Amino acid sequence: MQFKPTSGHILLPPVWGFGIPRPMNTKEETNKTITEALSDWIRGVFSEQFGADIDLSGVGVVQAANPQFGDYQCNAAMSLAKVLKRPPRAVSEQVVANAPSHPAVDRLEIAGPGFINIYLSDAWLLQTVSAIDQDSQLGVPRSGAGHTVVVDYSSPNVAKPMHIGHIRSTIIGNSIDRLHRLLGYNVIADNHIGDWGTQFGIIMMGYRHFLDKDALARRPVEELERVYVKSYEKSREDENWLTQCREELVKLQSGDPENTALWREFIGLSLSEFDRIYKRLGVSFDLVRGESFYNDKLADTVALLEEKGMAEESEGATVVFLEEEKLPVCIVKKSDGGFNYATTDIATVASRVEEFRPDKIVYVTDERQQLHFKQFFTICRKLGCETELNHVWFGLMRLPEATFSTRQGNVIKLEALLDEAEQRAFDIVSASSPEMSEDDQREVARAVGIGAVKYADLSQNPQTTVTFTWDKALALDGNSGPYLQYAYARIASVHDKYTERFPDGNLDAFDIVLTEPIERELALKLIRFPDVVKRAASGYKPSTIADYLYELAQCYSSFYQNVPFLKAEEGIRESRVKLCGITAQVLRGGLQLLGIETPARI
RNA sequence: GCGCCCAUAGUUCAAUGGAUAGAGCAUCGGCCUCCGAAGCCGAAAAUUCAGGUUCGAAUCCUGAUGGGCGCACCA
Repeated sequence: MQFKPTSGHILLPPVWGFGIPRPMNTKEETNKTITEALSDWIRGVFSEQFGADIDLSGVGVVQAANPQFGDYQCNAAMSLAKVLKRPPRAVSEQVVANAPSHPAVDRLEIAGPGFINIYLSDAWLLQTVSAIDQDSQLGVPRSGAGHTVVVDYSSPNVAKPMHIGHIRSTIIGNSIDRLHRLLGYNVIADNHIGDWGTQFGIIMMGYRHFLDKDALARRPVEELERVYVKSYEKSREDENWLTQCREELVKLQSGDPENTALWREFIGLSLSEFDRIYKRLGVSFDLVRGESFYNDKLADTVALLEEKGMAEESEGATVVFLEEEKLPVCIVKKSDGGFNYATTDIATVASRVEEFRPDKIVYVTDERQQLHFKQFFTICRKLGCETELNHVWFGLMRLPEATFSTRQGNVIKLEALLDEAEQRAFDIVSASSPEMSEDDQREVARAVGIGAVKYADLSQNPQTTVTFTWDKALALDGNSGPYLQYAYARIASVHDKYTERFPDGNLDAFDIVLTEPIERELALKLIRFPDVVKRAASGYKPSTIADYLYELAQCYSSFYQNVPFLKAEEGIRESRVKLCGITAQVLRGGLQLLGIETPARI
């Protein structure tokens, strides 16, 4: 793990890192994506023709809506027509007539009201698509180099098993993490686990009175949850019990050795279970800092707020009013003297800013926390925090019947989901690949099952409510993870067959040529990958990657099914096999961004 | 009561303010003596309603309807 070295400022503001100026980014961007390069180019023409004093920031190119309109298109003439006081077609004509040549551009055409349709040069397309083969970045620029981003995701609670409600934060957060790493960001993935809070008094009482030691040995976290639920229920009807829970909590908070030891045990048991699941999901963190990590900073955080005149007493609690921002009041210290999550989150931001100097901090949680994040982001800004704070929220996971909840007991445990996924995949693999050894079948089924679960979640816009159904989460055909893995495995097979049948074949001796329309379409899709990655990262939407990969795989499948390659003549054959290889790389790289594995055989 | 989010084909989902709204599943019809049919090719099928902004709206604004979620001491 590398952290950006702290700057040599001696006169750092003393308190919590707030107010520290953001470090300058000294690295310049090295390369651009296709749309960035073409946009810069055509914006330059607009600027030269129509003067730099008008706002040209919106001038750019986009992928063409339809192949008949070229490969990329520029729609700027229409929107600028009014400002320029000229008909849009005249604007486009002037741009096209005066555009300097660009290596990527074969020709420009004007269509409709003033669209400029851009046709890419085949030579450039071939060169660009061939270059992907040698590039571990697959053409993706490291435009985030020199920037640090903290991604806060997953964040399960101690003493509660992970259920299907946790999968979204974990999977989406992990993909955002991977996207930023590919773009060159220094990413710090932090699992901010819920290891502190009022629930521990309840758990301790439950642990002391209801514990089944055998069950604890077998399924520790499940047992902890069971005693928690039982103790919680008792606390609601038994005033005396509730008081005892509070006393246990106070003892823990004041450092009582026995309760502290118990608390550490709960954390240890939970973390080992989380790790088991993270390992299955291929998720790893740079930091696992629970809320308790910030405990000793909470009092000072509230003191700072009071010092700045932002916090005041109200109804026995210490609160921050946010009326100017039209937000509800935010409690930073409870009337019983305890702190709550807003305080912890503020202290966490301060700590991260001080330690890592991030350019931004990204939180991945469900939609119910939107108000909380608005409140505490606002407070951080008022305290002088300049770091960009983003809340990436996603819709709740629901069951067809109702919202699932721990209390109603209608939860689906994450491990059960993963088990079921692997089993279903195994049934299919063992039926369709009986020649494979059972170990291999298991291994493939694992990758396919987990891939299906992940893809089902990542392939849709995060900001929608997901209704969980087994069939959807475990879909193995159509727009699914396994479809993409299948496409990949077929490609791997093509390459094997090629070396088998043409042992003397030399792929390097031949250049790629595009003879069929489907081949050009495939090449065009392949060179779009960098743009897609940038869009997915900036919008925090892994589904953008999933959409793209599905399109790519569909395009490839069509190519595969309709164009002969091993049976094609020499030259064409090698070209097509190479195109297959590049497609495989992009598929694999893209699936990696989603955390999905690509077995060579399925 | 106030606030946030959502509404697209039978159904589950796509669509950076741009040209003819795309897919999966389901339905119907083709394609395995041939490189892997978890596949390919084709058919039918949709922007909740009413206004507005714009050269151009599924997308932006206002309102209505229907749904989800949140709003003082849980996180």
